[in-house]
Amino acid sequence: MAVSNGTASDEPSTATVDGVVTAVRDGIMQGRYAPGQRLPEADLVSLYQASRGAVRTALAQLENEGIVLRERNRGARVRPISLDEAVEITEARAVVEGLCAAKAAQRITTEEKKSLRALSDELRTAVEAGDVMAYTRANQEVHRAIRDISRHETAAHMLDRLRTQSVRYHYTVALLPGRPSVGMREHIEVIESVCSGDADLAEKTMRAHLMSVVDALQQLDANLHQW
Amino acid sequence: MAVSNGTASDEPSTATVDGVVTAVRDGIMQGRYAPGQRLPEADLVSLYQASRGAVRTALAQLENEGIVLRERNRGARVRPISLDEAVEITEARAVVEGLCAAKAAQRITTEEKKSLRALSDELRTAVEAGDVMAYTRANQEVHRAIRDISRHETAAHMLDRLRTQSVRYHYTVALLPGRPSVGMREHIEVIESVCSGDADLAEKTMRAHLMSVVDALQQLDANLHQW
DNA sequence: GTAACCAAGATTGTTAACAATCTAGTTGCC
DNA sequence: GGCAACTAGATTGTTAACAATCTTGGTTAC
Repeated sequence: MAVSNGTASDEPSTATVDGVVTAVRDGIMQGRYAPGQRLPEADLVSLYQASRGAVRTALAQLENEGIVLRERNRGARVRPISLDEAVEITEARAVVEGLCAAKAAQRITTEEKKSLRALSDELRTAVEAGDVMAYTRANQEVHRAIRDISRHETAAHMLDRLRTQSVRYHYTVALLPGRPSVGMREHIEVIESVCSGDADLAEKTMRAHLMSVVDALQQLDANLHQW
Repeated sequence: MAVSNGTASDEPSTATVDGVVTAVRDGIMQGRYAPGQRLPEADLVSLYQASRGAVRTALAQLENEGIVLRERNRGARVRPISLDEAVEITEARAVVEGLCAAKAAQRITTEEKKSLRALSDELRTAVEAGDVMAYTRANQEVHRAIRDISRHETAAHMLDRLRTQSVRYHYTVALLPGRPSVGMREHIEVIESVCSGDADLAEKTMRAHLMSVVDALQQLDANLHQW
């Protein structure tokens, strides 16, 4: 059997199309399904108690999202993502999240400023405690919050799609020496620039932050080639 | 029957999943299927001689692309796009095509400069002849060429998706008084900035061009509300 | 005359069986 | 021993029938 339910955290009960999609997507994003791993229809059927038709359309949708690869008569497998591709995705995120930051700076309310600044404290606490897991989560919270504040649905959809493809590398980047403190500083700058209401500044700061992630990725690449 | 094959230009012969997808997508983009129009499965089956399963997965894919709307037990219809949404889409295009222009400026070869500049002449000819159709086509050619030159696959995929959603408005914008000559000037500026090799300049010029399209859309909106 | 109700037709959702294709292991030949 | 052809099993693709749901038109009661 090529697929097994490693952690029993999620319910393997009867599922619909969307259920299978989210289950497999989460599995890939959490790293439970390895890149290149096969995803036979029969396994997913018995694992999630869904009909084969449901599994089939779910796989079609995941292929369309770009996280699953399908070959005719050869089935589906988890699409591997190269570091070059991760760089491209982060570059694309840089410009789209830059747009979000600009719009957010224009549209942010007083209450939203308050809850956004609360995330700064979360970041500090996580970095001081050396908690990489909490740091990564707070990071994602910052980006999600700014995306929501921007109220730009088109950009939000695009980022949803990009995120699912690249999340696998986030943990790796966070593990680079000195990365958490640098990232924290950048995130706080982003938060403050959005709260300032200056759209141009917010966009520039967000872009600079994500381009620094690109640099970190390429540094990662250099480290890998060294070994 | 809610669906009819108005023009007999495309082949209504036996089709696979991808065949149905491209046929319906083109139909929507060319305006043969009106916004809100119903797309009953049975009609598509007899029209494209495809199996119902194929039609079904095709509709699921089109829904995922955001150009078709489906409701449970109520079928599929062409998704209407509001002008607000068209503005959002164009804003998103502005930043992503800006990225492409920057990369294209860095990566363009001598031959590519030549073929890109040839498009400037096409634009001039079309505007001088007052041929809106040829003008629109040349416009799209410029954007596609820069996208290809950038060699940024992630951005290319995102633009593919955005394009299919917004094309319906392009003709309308082109019909605004004075628009073709303004658009021609902007496109030529974009072409020259990419050929100059200055990534920052190329990005700025491309963004300015698409933000001027946003202005034109909002002007269109004002005109509509006036009536 | 209006509104609630009901039934028939149309449309979509689901399931199961069958067909086509690929993979891996085995056998036979050189 | 190595390579090619073959066969059995596994896996995916396709089709058709059945079930569930919605829409529409007419009917009836008030």
